[in-house]
Amino acid sequence: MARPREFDEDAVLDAAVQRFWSHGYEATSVRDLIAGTGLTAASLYNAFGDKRALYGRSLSRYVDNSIDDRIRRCSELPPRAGVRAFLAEIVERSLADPDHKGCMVVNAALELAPHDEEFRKTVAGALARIEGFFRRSVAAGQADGTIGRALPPEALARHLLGVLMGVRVLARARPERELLEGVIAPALALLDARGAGE
Amino acid sequence: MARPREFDEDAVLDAAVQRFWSHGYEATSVRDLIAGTGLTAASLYNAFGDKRALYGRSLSRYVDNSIDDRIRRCSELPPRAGVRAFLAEIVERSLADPDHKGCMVVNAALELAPHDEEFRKTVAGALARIEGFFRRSVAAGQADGTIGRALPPEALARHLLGVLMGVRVLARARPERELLEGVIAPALALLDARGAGE
DNA sequence: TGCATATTAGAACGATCATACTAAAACTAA
DNA sequence: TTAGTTTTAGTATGATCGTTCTAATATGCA
Repeated sequence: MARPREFDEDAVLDAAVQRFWSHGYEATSVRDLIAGTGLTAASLYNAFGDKRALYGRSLSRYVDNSIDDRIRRCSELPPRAGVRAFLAEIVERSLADPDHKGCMVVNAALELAPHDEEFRKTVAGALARIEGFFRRSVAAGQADGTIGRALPPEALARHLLGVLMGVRVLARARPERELLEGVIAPALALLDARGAGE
Repeated sequence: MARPREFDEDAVLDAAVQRFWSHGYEATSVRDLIAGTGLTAASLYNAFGDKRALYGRSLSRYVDNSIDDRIRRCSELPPRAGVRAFLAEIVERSLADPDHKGCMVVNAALELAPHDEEFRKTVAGALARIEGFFRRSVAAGQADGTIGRALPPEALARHLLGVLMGVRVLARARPERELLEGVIAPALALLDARGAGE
């Protein structure tokens, strides 16, 4: 029927993710995206619609590739080790990234979520998935005795989610190992806490 | 000598803060600022220089008016109550603000800090001042016995700073009281923790 | 081979961006 | 009162914004 695409849609999306992740939505121009993806304006608009739609696709791809993948990997570990590995991986990646991109979802939470209901839902959904991972891990850890019962899984999960968000913010402005690990350490220690009378 | 200004520089800065705080740097146009401040482009450029300089002045004013003022007020309370009041105030204001503006320093940390060394320093400085407040409060509380000694002041201060950043992020994407208070609660409970053997 | 369709490259669109200019008005110090 | 200065209002500037259009090209199926 028709001429096939010359580009790999996923590869183009990955390039778009890099730009949006590093510079955000407003500060990334369509010309940046054209330069970064290597295709032309017409191809880009034909394949993805407008800039906002491309951002939406990029954000979803980031959630799939970075967040869901991390959740999947850490869910295969024993529950307590999984939580620890999840947080440790964030710290290591934050410190290793010379661009200090942080987390694209967190960046979107601040730049777009308050003014764009659709993206707010995407962000809230991704955060809920992380929270769910923490909740399941804590519940499993409390069941097998590796995590203390001082707080219910829901409460610990909320706290861990908040701590994670904090690390992501600090990683962009003060990427210092001592600081990032210091933020996390008490939260991890909290996993040890036994309930009253235990 | 010369004709005096017709506008109040501080009032203009406050109006600029509102725009930058709510929409960030890139998404706020000079025309927005002109409409918001009520003065003309020529007056604005004459008084403040360019957009970036006006943002810098606005950010500094925000730090003075919002952050330093809060630190000052909370520093007058007993140390433990001061820490609690600081965090509680953030939660209340986050939930009460229909625009979900969050904290302008946190917004700047994500949007500008990674690519602008000058603003990164401003942000890092403001964060360090908050961290310092927590550290001093914890040290004083440990001295008068109202805060446990399980962790040194520096460690607790880092954790509290991270938790605070996390609340600010979540407030923009998921402004739910249960979530924000749930993030903070374990951190406040940590203030009770006694050191081993105490 | 040729029709239908999609892709490509690149110029061009109007709108808006941050910023600068022009000229009149307003004030102070002498 | 007047010279000197800085304000004001409004317009103009060139650049860049996101987006679309025009052709030419390439492909799959008849």
